[in-house]
Amino acid sequence: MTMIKFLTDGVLIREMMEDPLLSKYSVIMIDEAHERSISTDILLGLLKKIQRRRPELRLIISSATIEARSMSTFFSNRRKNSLLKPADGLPNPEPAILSVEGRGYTVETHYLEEPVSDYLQAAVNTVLIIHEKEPPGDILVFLTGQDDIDAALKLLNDEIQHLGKHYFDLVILPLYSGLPRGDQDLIFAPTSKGKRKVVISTNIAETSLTLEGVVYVVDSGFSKQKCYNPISDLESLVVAPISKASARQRAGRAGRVRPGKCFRLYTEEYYLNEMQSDGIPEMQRSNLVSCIIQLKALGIDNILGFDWPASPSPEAMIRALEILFSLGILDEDAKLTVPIGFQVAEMPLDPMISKMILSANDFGCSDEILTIAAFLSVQSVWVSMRGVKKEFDEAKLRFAAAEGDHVTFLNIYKGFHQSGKSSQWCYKNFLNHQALKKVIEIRAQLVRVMKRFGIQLKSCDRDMQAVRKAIIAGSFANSCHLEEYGQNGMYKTIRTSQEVYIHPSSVLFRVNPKWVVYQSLVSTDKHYMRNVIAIEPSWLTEAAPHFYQFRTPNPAPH
DNA sequence: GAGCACTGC
Repeated sequence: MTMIKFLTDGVLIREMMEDPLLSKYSVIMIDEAHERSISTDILLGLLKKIQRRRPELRLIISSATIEARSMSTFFSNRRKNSLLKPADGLPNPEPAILSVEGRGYTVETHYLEEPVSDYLQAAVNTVLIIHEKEPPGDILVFLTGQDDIDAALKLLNDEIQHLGKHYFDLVILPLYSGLPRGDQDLIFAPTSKGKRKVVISTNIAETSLTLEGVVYVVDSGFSKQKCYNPISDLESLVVAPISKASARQRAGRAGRVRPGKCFRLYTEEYYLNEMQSDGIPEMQRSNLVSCIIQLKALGIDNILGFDWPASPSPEAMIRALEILFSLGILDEDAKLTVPIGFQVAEMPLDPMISKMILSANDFGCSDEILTIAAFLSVQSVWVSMRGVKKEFDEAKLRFAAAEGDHVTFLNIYKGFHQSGKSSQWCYKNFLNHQALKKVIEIRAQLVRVMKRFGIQLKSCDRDMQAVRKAIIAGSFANSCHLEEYGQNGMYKTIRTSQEVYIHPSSVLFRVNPKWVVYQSLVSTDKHYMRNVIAIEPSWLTEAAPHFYQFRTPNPAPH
């Protein structure tokens, strides 16, 4: 009997840790390979390796037309390094390119005659023209982020007030992942007769969400993209031009129910001659810590020599190796350590968080740390409400701990349990019920992982110093010192003297303790530390003497 | 005074 299994590429990579040749599968199909996510790229590299040992394994790589040629090239040079010759009964090792017609309707593309400098205003104007000139059908507008979307919403509403009655038929809705669940659901609600829905969205509507009823797409030509600098080890989000592949994907969103139209807010000349055909693979825009640990767990020792579909820079690989070494996950020979390294590789979390969990028992607080790790794995437990800022801040203060965000999570968790996991209680406290239920779920899964490792759960009761020390065991590299004579709470990282600030969502925002450790950085207009705790500097040298003792101290401010 | 989008147990 043939079984068909549907899973994500990340899960398949995890299965390879048990069964490196994936011997129970005879055909593997990778969908959406053109999206070039990190796990897709790792998987492609691994499958190419497997094929050398298993020439009978059939691979089907499904990708947008634009990427098919490079995929084919990646898989066809495998014969150079292989002694295998095509044998009878085995598939031809040369990849074939098959073309499968999509189900979409045709989409007519329109370009601007002249480039514009203000794509927000251009988007708003385009929406109004579509509503005036085109037959019924919803409009989907692609912008870059929440700020853009809110600004466009306001512009559009102002224009409508001016233009009058005919334009009141427009139902304008924002869409981005940070939007509360209820507001997101509005997008899917059917519009009443005679109304036209206008959804102003981030990239979420490009691949993650599908909106039925869209006939017109307005494409700004931009999106926010992750970008990584291995020298400073900083990941940031920047507004950048999209690729042709992305532009085509966006246009395709107009042709799902009937022939549609796509209005690109750039010129045809720009599309043909200047736009990159593909985006930069995520692999080349990211911190590689998790990626490298997975390859190590699969027994791939020569990371620098691995045959990637798109090789990351040596600097990025070396940086990741350094971090893993400092955490005690890799040894001097860049092999996984026993047991920490192998255990961390098995945990589906950021290695710094995994390390924190595994160290927690030394401080007798694994119970608390598992809760914290679960909180760190969900987007945000707060319901953001821009309108009722004051009440929101007060709600937050009820849980805020002087130590910082991690300890605040423990307070929220306790309160949620005491309320009987009540959604009413969440509502009153501006907490996201869905997110908190997810926290409980993730925590239970982490408890099972710990059991498998034979690690007992221990609670430290009220000893928050123990909790903070366990956090440092994972995040010691993320330590920062407040610049005393600077203004507005500027910190500098100890490792690289980077200028950073506490994120306004942190309970330590404007509290500005002298020494802090952060969980992650988000870089937009500034580098913001998210999930921050206050520490004593001596705890750093205590936790990681190998990391701190030979480093030059932070230059004294003058 | 701020959050492109995903995934894993």
